[in-house]
Amino acid sequence: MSERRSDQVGRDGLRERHRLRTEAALEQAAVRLFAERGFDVVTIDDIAARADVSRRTFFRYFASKEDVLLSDHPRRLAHLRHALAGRPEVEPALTALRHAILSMAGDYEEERQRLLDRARIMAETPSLHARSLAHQRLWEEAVADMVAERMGVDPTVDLRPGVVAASTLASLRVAVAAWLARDGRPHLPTLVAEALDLLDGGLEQGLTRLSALRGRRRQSPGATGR
Amino acid sequence: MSERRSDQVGRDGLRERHRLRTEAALEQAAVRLFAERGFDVVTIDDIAARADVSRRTFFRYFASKEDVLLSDHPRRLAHLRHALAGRPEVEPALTALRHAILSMAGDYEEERQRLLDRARIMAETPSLHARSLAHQRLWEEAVADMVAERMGVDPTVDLRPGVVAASTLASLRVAVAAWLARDGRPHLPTLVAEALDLLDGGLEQGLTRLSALRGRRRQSPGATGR
DNA sequence: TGCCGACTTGCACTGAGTGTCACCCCACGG
DNA sequence: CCGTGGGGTGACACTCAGTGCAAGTCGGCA
Repeated sequence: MSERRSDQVGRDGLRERHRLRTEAALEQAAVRLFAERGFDVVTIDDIAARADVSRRTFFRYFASKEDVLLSDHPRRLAHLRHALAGRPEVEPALTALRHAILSMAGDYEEERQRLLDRARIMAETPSLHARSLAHQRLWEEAVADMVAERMGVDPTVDLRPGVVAASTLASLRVAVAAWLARDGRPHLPTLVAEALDLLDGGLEQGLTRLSALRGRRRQSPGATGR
Repeated sequence: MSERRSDQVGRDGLRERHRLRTEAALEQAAVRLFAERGFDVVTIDDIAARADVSRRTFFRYFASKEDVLLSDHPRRLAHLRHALAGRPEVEPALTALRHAILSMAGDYEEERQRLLDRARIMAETPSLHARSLAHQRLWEEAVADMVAERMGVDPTVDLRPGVVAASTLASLRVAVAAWLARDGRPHLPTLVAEALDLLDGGLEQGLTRLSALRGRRRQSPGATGR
């Protein structure tokens, strides 16, 4: 709902600016309170009060307490779709997907601090993790469909698009988790590329040749470091 | 909580039998009501009433409304751990994992109807899906740790155990979803084996040689190894 | 039989999430 | 410049998930 506002009629009137300001205020209030006191101790009344709106208004902006922290998911999915659709048609599905994923990983780097804050909150809030995973499953469906189209197969019959989408996004998730666990210090696209190399080349290969990963990593500069 | 009861002291007294009967009654009542009316329309009062216990008692058996339908997750994880631990030490991590996963897939076949019912409910209940995914993330951690141990590496440093666990379980999930979407008609272990073949051999290979999957499947017949 | 402890239950309470209605005020047309 | 329609807001009431507590019930065991 909130991200659809941008392409509406009176898109720069006082009303719209006020909307955006309120949304940002709620989000900021929520993040700060969660970080200070913990997700489940903070009530929606607290958040609303801090943002100077009513409790009822909070729910006009966010569907749930969890969604305040996950409001970026639709945006990221849109980016992923766009990036994937933007790849040349002749490009093999896997290559296109890799480029799209790496492009998205670039976004993460730019929001490092915000993501670190959120990760800290999420680490001790199972319900938040659950919702986040549910969002990511939507990505899977979208990616599976797009991969299937590129391959020219029916995703409800052929297992491969689904496996490609699920395992690729799962690897992205692992890479991001590792990145966050190390305070966002390694170069994320490098980590992601490592994970994708492992997948694309075959887990079998990756595990058998123990030096495969590191050998490949050296070719892409500024690796994990530390 | 509920699955720990089984290895307690008075394990076959009247009390314990009554416990199991109540748990089963609650689960059955819940599933039927959910199927009849829909997950979010059914209240816990409804379930408790149908099982002839108080609302308060419901929460002593299940932590949440969602958990009634997901009570098998801990059991499955235990099976997976056990199956994986039971593989010979010298076996490569990936082979051991494959056998463990296929062994678990055998369980699914035996509970076909129950899983189909649940899938139907889950399809229209996002919160349920979310919780289920959260459970599966716990599997990931467990599998990643065990794979890391077999590989003799530190899972917090080396990306590979995490990627192997996440992508393998994601593929399992895709295979199960496809199985359920087709009314549990295909042989599940076969579907799962296909998905794992695709992963292990490399997504690149799998997508390039279009016939690779089917060809390879024929070579590993009863790979289920139960 | 009588005690101990596990299990159950009713009750009260917090907090998430939703529907409704009156009110306010920006946007827009006259 | 003014009236008005409609989007945004707030107050209120309500349902329901989930939890703490204290009293009651009943099986296991001596």
